[in-house]
Amino acid sequence: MEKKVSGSVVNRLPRYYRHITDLYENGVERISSKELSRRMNVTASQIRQDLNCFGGFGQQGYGYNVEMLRSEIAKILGLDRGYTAVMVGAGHMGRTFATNTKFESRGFKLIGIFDSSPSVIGTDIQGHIVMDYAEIGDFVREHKPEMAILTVPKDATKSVAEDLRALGIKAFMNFSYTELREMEGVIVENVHLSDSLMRLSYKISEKEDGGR
Amino acid sequence: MEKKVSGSVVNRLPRYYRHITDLYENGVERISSKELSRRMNVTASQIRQDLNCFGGFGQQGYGYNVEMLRSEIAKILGLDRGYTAVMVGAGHMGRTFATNTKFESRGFKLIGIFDSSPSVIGTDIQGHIVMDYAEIGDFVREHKPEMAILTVPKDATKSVAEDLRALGIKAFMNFSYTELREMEGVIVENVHLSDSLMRLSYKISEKEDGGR
DNA sequence: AAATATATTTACATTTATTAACAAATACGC
DNA sequence: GCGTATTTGTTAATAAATGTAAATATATTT
Repeated sequence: MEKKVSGSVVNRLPRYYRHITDLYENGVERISSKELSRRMNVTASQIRQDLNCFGGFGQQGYGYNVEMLRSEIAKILGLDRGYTAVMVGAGHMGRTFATNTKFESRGFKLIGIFDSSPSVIGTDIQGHIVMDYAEIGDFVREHKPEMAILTVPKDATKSVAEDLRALGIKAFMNFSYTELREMEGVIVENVHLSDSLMRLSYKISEKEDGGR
Repeated sequence: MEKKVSGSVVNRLPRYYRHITDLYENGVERISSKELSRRMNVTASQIRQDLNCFGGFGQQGYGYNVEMLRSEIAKILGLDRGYTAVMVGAGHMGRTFATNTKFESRGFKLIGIFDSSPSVIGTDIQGHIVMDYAEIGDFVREHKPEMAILTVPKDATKSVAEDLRALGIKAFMNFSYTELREMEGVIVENVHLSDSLMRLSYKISEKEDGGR
């Protein structure tokens, strides 16, 4: 029977992937947990234990092979499965996300962008022609994307999510200020940029008070 | 002596603030930890314990007064201190963040946007005229913002951060794919949108395997 | 080829975080 | 106004994550 991996570990995986990818792109061949721990500012022990949840990728006396470790983490994250995504909302946020995120290199494919505003339908975003939201049903039924990225205004979020869920989409990434509630059998990742801003604010004020 | 509040609790604060604000804006006057726990999908016990790190804001037999609790959390987060921020990088990400984030209503003030590209200097973003990065020194010395939001390409991140640090800025929010390392006496919040995407991917593939 | 240094694994102890339980305090109906 | 139902703050119990140390396997050096 497989042991269930804890949420904390899963949350750290993308960070490992980023750092390992960075090493890989810089031509580093091998890395020890100790050296990686120094770079990532975590304990070596945690790195070893985290990675060991998924298998023994390292070799004693040698460390971890960067290329191999990178591809293993990619596999764990599901980046080798060719998942596809549609995006709904071609406003500022949608445009930015589509432009900044290197979908292909992360193992995802963005296959369609939709919006309901006539002024953006037909415009180009990174080579994608924005399609009419009215046509999303046919598109999803034909291409069966696994995930949807919601960059719509908050009032529209819930209804769009319900539409897409009815069409069979099982995973959502939500950027609107509203928190999209976990629906039955559906995976939701809410992204709140302002949360980071507030955490930063907390830390500043904590520091000010510390020197009081 | 004051007890140090754990990072887990601090990380949850913005979420409490969002939910309480939502209640407040919907005219709800009071809320019990039980009802809030139902809405937020956490245990009531955790809510009470988290809030109690900062003081007893509730009343037995009554619950929490929404307006009061909201203002208390705002205070804890430092949202009442009038912190100001400059943004460097007026590309897609900068534009989106400046447009989407309701700075004023969150208690922050964005006081200046900078870029070094002649094609964007002088353009308008939400009423802010983008200024030349070459002039940021004078601006920071004059206005003394507490934080900087970095929405520059990853190659520029480190050098911009060092410039601003030398000018006395103590807190950074970094949006570039590079992870900005914690510098001496400086607070850093890295935001990585692709991490969320990878977590989503992990959960999808985990689910697929579960049904295997 | 043996000895030594390196680095992962595994097991265990410690610390931290979460949930549960309960006594004290308040509100609200009758 | 009195008694009952709520609901918090707090303490105790449970669960989880982290760090430490010992054991094992691999590389490297002599």
